[in-house]
Amino acid sequence: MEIYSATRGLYPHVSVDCVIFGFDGQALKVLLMSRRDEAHNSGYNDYKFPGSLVYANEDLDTAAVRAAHDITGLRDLRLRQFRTFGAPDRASSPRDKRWLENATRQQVGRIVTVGYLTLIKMGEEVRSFGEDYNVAWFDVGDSTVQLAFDHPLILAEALREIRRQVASRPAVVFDLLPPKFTARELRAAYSAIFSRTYDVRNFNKKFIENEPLIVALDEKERNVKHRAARYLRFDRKAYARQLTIDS
Amino acid sequence: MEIYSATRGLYPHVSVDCVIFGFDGQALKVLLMSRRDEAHNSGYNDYKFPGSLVYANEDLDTAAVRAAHDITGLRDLRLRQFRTFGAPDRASSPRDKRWLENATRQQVGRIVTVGYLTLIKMGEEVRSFGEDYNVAWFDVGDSTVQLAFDHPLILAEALREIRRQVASRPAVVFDLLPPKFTARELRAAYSAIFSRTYDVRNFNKKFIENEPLIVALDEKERNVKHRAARYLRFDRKAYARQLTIDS
DNA sequence: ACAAAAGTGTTCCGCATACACCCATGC
DNA sequence: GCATGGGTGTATGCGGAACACTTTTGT
Repeated sequence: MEIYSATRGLYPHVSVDCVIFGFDGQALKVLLMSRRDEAHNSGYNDYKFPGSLVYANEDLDTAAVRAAHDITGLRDLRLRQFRTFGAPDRASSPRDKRWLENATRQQVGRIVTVGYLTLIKMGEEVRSFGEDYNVAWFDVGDSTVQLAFDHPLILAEALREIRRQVASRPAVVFDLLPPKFTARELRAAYSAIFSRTYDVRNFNKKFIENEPLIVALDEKERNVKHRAARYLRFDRKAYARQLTIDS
Repeated sequence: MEIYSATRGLYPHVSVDCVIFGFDGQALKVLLMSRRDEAHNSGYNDYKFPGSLVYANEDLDTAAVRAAHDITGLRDLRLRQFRTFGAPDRASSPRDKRWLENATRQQVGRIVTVGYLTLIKMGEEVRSFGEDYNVAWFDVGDSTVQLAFDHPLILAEALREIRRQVASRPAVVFDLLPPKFTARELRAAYSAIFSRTYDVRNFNKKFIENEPLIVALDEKERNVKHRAARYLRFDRKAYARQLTIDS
């Protein structure tokens, strides 16, 4: 008896979906994949998180990294599982079902999906994706974007989760920022994540002066129309060392 | 094409496992199910968390509550998902595979399991389970207990999770305690959960005096061989009201 | 009397918050 | 010079941590 279809090596019951957050200096962004298919002109005009069915002998974490790479070209993302979505009807609207069967080239029953998330730097090479990739950045909270399946729920849960993560381990915010950043950028990142403002003085004391792993560089901003801020750096090596000792 | 076996309505790819914590006044306990099967004298002598494959059209949360009820007799547990385990080989040792196929009466391939947890009161009716149920309480941290599958990992993650939960929402500890409890019992629960001791005075200030939802009763302990402590009560109704307002 | 835990007070320190002033840069 | 944000200082109050003494009850 065949337990699952070996077609294309897929395991057509469990999928992963990747919520990839970025920060452009202003707002928190998510990377979404368009469901529109130019070749088939399929009539879909909405978005979803990059994701994939899990292969038959593939670890979930591995599947998440693979799916993200296939769809966005981004390599070796450090995706972390945050929650699993398994409502029986979460992908069973006729519209979603048709899309799935078209995309996977096989019959698909119920799908349970494991949500993964990560925070990445929106460097130049990642600001915009070329013709090769069918993905683009959207403001978290942009209510004009239509999300497929139960992805609105997945987004909401992912946001809760990164707030939890940043609150308990502030070091994760630096994943959003370039190696050199200013105090203002760090503050803006916190503002975007927690949807609130911060008193500048208190923010600096709490998150910068008290944080021995943040080191001030000599270099300053240039061509800004106000007093130039000095750049800061987060000492990842010392941080990694700390983690190995603590545990 | 049949996507999944309809045999017994099972969906043989995703399961739920329930980590049910209790507290007997001393130590934190978990409820485990014996894999030994007297009828078949199967040679298994280890334990696992109560769990089940998810039915074809069943929600994950529902499956967890159902499985817990079927195996332990406990009704309407408020189980909360905490993490999903999907290593490809997590249930594929010959021993585990044989047990699964025996228990489910069908071929079973890879299984991804969603971990659920809850905290319950070990009242008289729950201290020991009769002949009808194949479960018993064990000390968390009792290293003599053999756990099947990847359940040692599941237990470790569940412990991390309840620590997180109790730290961020202290109200959940009261799920472990009877309606009337003493300061000592509350303190013992915290000690058991966090594996640490507390300064009595500071503990009381932080977790009792500062907590308006804990009300002191007139009633005191009796027949204790030291000064009798007054009983406390946690005002669940006021707490529920608060939650609905906050959100 | 003694053991065992209840019950209460005080001091010290770090952290969060609120608020104010001067500095550098481009327009 | 004015707008914009950088960079620093100070006072206040709350909550956590360390620590000591008196009270009640059963044996």
